[in-house]
Amino acid sequence: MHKQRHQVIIADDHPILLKGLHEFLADLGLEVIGAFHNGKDALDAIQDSQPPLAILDLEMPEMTGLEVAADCKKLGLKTRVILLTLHKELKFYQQAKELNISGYILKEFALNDLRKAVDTVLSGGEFFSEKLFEGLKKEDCLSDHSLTPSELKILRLIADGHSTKEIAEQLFISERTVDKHRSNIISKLNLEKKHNSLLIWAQNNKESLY
Amino acid sequence: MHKQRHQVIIADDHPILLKGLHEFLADLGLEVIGAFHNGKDALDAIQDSQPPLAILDLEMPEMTGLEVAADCKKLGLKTRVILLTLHKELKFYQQAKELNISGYILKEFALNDLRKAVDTVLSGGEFFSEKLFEGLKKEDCLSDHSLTPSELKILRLIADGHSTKEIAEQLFISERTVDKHRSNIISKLNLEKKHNSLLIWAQNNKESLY
DNA sequence: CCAAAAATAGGTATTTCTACGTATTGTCTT
DNA sequence: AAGACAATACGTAGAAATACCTATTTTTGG
Repeated sequence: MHKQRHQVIIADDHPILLKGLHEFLADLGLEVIGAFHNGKDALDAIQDSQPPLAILDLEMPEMTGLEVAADCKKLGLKTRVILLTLHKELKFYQQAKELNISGYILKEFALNDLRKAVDTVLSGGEFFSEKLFEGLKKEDCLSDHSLTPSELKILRLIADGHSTKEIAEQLFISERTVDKHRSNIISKLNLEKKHNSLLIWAQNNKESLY
Repeated sequence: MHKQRHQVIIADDHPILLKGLHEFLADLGLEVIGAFHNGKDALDAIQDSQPPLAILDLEMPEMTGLEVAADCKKLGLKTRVILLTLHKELKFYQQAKELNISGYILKEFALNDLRKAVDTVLSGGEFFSEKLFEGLKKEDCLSDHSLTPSELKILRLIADGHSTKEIAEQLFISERTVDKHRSNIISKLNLEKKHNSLLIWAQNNKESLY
């Protein structure tokens, strides 16, 4: 499968996972030229060696995998990036598409899937977990309900724990306007006609708002 | 360090982590006689082989690591259990102490710490991460504020999105009583004197209520 | 057993959230 | 240019959450 020893740099702040990843890639015949437990060190190494592939954890101290990928793009490096993540979250996926992210896979994935991702990306392709999209469609109700920019802005402020009054002050609009937006949001999200249902929804769906 | 080849059974639903754990224990000179990706299979294997040690993920499909440990105790097995977890959460630690849990470590831990835990537990000792306790004191405000059972019950219902009226009906008490409890909870938790601050707190701290 | 703590209940007042109206202005698309 | 949609704003009203009181009964710990 891998006739030449492709070089790869990896990073994950969980040492056990990093070791597992290292061993697995070695088994695949790849040459792991660097294994780091934070994003910063990984970026430095990628700049130095410019390997064809880097596999990075999304959540890491110093720099996230996404930030490293962004910097790689800025620097014009040819290194392709596969992100590892625990959660199937939309917000990152959207950003990932805008960067030079070539793969995005869940850590729960079977090793076979990881192998497939590595092969695909090294051949110039992309690999995004299907499960990611499943999750998205279910979790992200926003695109379906097509909230307007203002509604979204207000929803985020509600999620941050701000009251109507505070939101009005912050956005330099009338409280009534905020009220109206709230009302519209509730309709669009099909929430119960119950007090604080919007607040509760916002608190529990913070992640999908960004 | 490990002159006899101690046997161990491991389980984690993240394949990469499972592989890393497997390799690491092999490096330590342990004999991994079973590696599973769910709690049920691990329990079966533990029953069959009764190894001196099992290292289990806390969060797994079918059965959690804690449930497996509980069953081991019920069955009177001599197998000692080390739990692996991503989060430093008190709720599990408290339960863990009541079972035959011999170790409890965070996945972020350095491999050296894991080695130490394995050595300690195989020698008959216990190993609980210090960072666990740090986290507890900060995250778990409940024990500090010493909420009464009723207050806790009401707090849970608030976290479930119930209104004062609903809580009163559900508990067969007056709305005023619920009001009073809410008021006391707010005082004990030192929340802002702001509308819905209790609701927002409850929504964001659901996990620490159980 | 006695004292402290907790659970129960009520009164009054304020603030906030929400529903359901209407109406004006601007922008974007066809 | 016309029509649709979005953002803005206002009014009225009711439900809910919270604050700040008091007071009685139960439970529990020393």
